[in-house]
Amino acid sequence: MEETNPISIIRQGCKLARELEANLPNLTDPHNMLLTSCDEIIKVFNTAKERLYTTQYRDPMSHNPMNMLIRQPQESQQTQIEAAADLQGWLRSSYTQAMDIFQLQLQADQSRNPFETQKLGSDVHVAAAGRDHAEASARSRSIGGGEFPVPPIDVSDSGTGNSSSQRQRRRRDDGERRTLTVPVPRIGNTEIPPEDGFTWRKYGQKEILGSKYPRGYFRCTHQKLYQCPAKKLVQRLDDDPYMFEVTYRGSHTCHMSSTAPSIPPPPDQISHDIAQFIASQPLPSSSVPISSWLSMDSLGRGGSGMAIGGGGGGGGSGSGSGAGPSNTRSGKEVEFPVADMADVMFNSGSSSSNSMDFLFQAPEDVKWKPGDKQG
DNA sequence: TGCATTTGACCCTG
DNA sequence: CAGGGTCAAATGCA
Repeated sequence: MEETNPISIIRQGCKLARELEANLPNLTDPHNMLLTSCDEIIKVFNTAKERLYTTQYRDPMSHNPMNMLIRQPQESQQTQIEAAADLQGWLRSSYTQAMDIFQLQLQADQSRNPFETQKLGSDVHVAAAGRDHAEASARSRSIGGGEFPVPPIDVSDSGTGNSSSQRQRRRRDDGERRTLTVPVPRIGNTEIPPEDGFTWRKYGQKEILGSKYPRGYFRCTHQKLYQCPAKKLVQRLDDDPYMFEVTYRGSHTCHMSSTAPSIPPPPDQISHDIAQFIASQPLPSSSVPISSWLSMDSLGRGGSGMAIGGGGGGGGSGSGSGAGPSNTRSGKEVEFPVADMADVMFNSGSSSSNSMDFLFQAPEDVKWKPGDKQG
């Protein structure tokens, strides 16, 4: 009765995710439904994760489920592709769901007292300002779980905009922070914090008491230009180095500013790159079976070459960021499409590109609405 | 040259 | 006062 094959479990999770996705438009009670469904999905994938840890798959490379899929010699290539497609489908669903939940939160937050903290479930937590994050981080571990950056009311933050004779360092209480935990690539450059479609500039790093890993401080790249107050804190979890806890503070106003470019910087930057890529490639639309994607040679090249965030000298300055051609796979014969896919998905190794976004972002799916206030 | 990261010091808050 | 958050000079890269 109990399924022990991780792949089968993952498939089951994918199935659940797809069901949820299919039901999304019909939800009468979105929050409860989403909570329940997400919990289920999370459970299934946690089970799969445990299986992966406790079976022969447990080798460094197998931390990456895609690698696990690839490295099963007994599985036919077709089976691998199917499994990868399932996984990819689920991940895409997760991303979509996350965005949907985020939207629901936005709506709820706006219709209620905007200051009211909202909880979405056991995996979700709001770390009130000043609250101990370590505690929160220990609780939240799932891909789908966690919170999403909801624009607080304070758009006036920035602390740097005010004129003053003295250095102003208002550690202003944002009222709330939105924290979520996200997985990091288990191969490649795991030092790079997960991308979220926005462009961030690191402005600090600090050792945090009681934490093994330092906390990185990022602010929106457009802070100066558009006084965008968005910030995020990225910290690796003590008990799971493959998970990052990302705390968002402030909301992105860079795409709302009247002086801001008509094209919203973050997501559209991605979209722009995607659009360009799509325009130059016979990239299938979202209606094309994902398994077909997997066999597409072009995938790898588009994914790894895109520079979204960090950009410039950044990228860890020598961290071997893959934003350049160095990471492209030009000339490489794609012998194993799944491997290629995995490589793109988990081994972007770039501080400035979001391969996952690229892979999963179907324009109609991504509903990232940072700082959406106009409703 | 411009932009990003690094890093030590400073400042704020509990 | 301790610890977290931010600043800004130094440095590196394209």
